[in-house]
Amino acid sequence: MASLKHYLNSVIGEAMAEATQSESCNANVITSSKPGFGDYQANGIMSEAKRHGMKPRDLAEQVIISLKQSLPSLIDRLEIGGPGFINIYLSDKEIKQRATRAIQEPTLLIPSAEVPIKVAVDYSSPNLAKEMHVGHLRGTIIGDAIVRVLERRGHTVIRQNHVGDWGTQFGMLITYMEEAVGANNDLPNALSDLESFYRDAKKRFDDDPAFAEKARLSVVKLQNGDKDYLSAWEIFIDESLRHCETVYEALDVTLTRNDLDAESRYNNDLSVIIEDLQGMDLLAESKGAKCVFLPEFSGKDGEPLPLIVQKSDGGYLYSTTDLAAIRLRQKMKVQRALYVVDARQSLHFQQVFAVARAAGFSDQDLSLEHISYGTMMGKDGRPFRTRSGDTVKLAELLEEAKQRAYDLVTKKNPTLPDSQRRDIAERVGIGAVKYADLSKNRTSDYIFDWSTMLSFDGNTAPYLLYAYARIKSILRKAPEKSYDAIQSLSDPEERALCLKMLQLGEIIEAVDRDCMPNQLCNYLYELSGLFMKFYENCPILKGEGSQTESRLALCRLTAETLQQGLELLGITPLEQM
RNA sequence: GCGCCGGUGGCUCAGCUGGAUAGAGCACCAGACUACGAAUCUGGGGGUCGGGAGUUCGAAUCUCUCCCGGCGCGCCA
Repeated sequence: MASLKHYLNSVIGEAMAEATQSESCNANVITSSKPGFGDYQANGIMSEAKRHGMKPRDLAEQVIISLKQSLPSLIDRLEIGGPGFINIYLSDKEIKQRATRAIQEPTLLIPSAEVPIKVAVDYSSPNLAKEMHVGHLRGTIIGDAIVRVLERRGHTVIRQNHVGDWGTQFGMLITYMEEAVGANNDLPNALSDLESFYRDAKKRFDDDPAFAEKARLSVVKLQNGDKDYLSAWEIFIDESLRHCETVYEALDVTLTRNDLDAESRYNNDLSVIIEDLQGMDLLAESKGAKCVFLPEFSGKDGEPLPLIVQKSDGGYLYSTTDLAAIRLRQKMKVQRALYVVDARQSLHFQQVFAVARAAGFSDQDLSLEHISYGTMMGKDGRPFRTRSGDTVKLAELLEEAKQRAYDLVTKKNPTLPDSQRRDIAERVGIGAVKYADLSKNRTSDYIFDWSTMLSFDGNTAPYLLYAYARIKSILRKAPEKSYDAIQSLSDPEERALCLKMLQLGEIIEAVDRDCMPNQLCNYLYELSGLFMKFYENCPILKGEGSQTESRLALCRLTAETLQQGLELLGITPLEQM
């Protein structure tokens, strides 16, 4: 079952093509801007009429006449509005049928992609030398939501957690680890606070030249594959990954060890990349470093801007690894490579993508997309930090979310058993943090504010979760029956709610295309609002026989739609709260 | 200097490929519970969509220009 919008676009587009005697026309169908303008409106008449030298209203009229000859059962009637809009009114009967089918087969709510493809999504990507902090929150959450949507659409998705596990700092850490652990041999404890471990190591490195020298040597040994150093490194990485996994689990993020695409994986490819660039005559030496200069990039004072791929000391860079990674995607026949990374790196990705193209590491069949996002700010509008100005650890932020939610739940529902309140608080707290982030347009910076995200009013996780819990409460009270048919849409609230649910699919199509999860959030918020209105205006359990059954079916479908939507965002709804 | 992102009611944000009187929530004012869960709902006031010019039948949306803010721009990742 194609989405309503998709279907209407093709039906009306074809009628327009016939009327204008052209190959194809864009009907440009959108959901109507006002209730008085029908359920959907076709905006394409005006521009296509102009293109074919017709009067818009004449074209609209012809299109309607031609459609009426075999009117699709979905459409009840068509009207011309304003300068030449076609307002589309859908048939109640068809809405009921489609909704009923969706209740019986919930997967129908979201149509699969017509052409499934192979997509690689790079997201989260923490640096394993340190602990995850708030800077990793957005990418991790947004990336995970995108991945869930793409998979649900039937694409083959390869998650890629491009963790930083290689480079000079690991020499320092391993050297320090040997020292620190040598004494008491209690590694997990020594690494329990990665942040202070890193700080202490850095201090040793800065203060003691002998230590620094040893650290530098260990990097070389590591890169040459020295067994002892390698196993020490593995132990450190393993421990650090465990930290990440704790956070992923708390966040309910789908990343696992199987999704690692670590920097170290490309260690042996880096020199090859340089050789290849050299072979293609793309490499230039500038101030001792090996660079690629492309004419479309210029820096300060209009000077050519290089992408440095090898430092003057022979070391490789992030850019080198990225090029190697792109080349691997190409070999894996990935068709879309998404990089869910902070917006500040947009120039970096522009350059890397351009060089990859120029060098033939990627061809036109591989779409390279930087899915950028803005910075998380505090209430003062400056980057989010602790009062003392430190970066906030992600684990601590999530603990605070749970605690705040717990206080709230306790206030609202003091009689619930404590264990249940804890459980609810965890879902609400984490859900609130995730939803606050996902519901904003990812491209702009956003202000992290506890009171807004934990509010029960407005476009927040608690509001959606409450709507879901409310429905579940009704369904628990209803006599046990299946309730799988929508029989009546006589009240406008019923109809509006029902139609809205049939539109989940077209929203998911858009998220697949644009990677903007906030569109799904907006949709779910509107859906919940429509449910609340329906709930206030239409008695469900108190109604009469068949009406009650139909309304309970509507409730079931609403719960199903909300659940599917929330789960795609990585939020699991609660039966009770 | 060049480039990227942003500037929408007091605050936080929507506004999908340009479309018909710019939408929410908070805050403010006024209402609705002996309850299908009020963690909700109903109504009200409040906006030169940063300024200007242009393209168009039609611009918050596209183009140009200026102003303001954030970020990036050679050996960090």
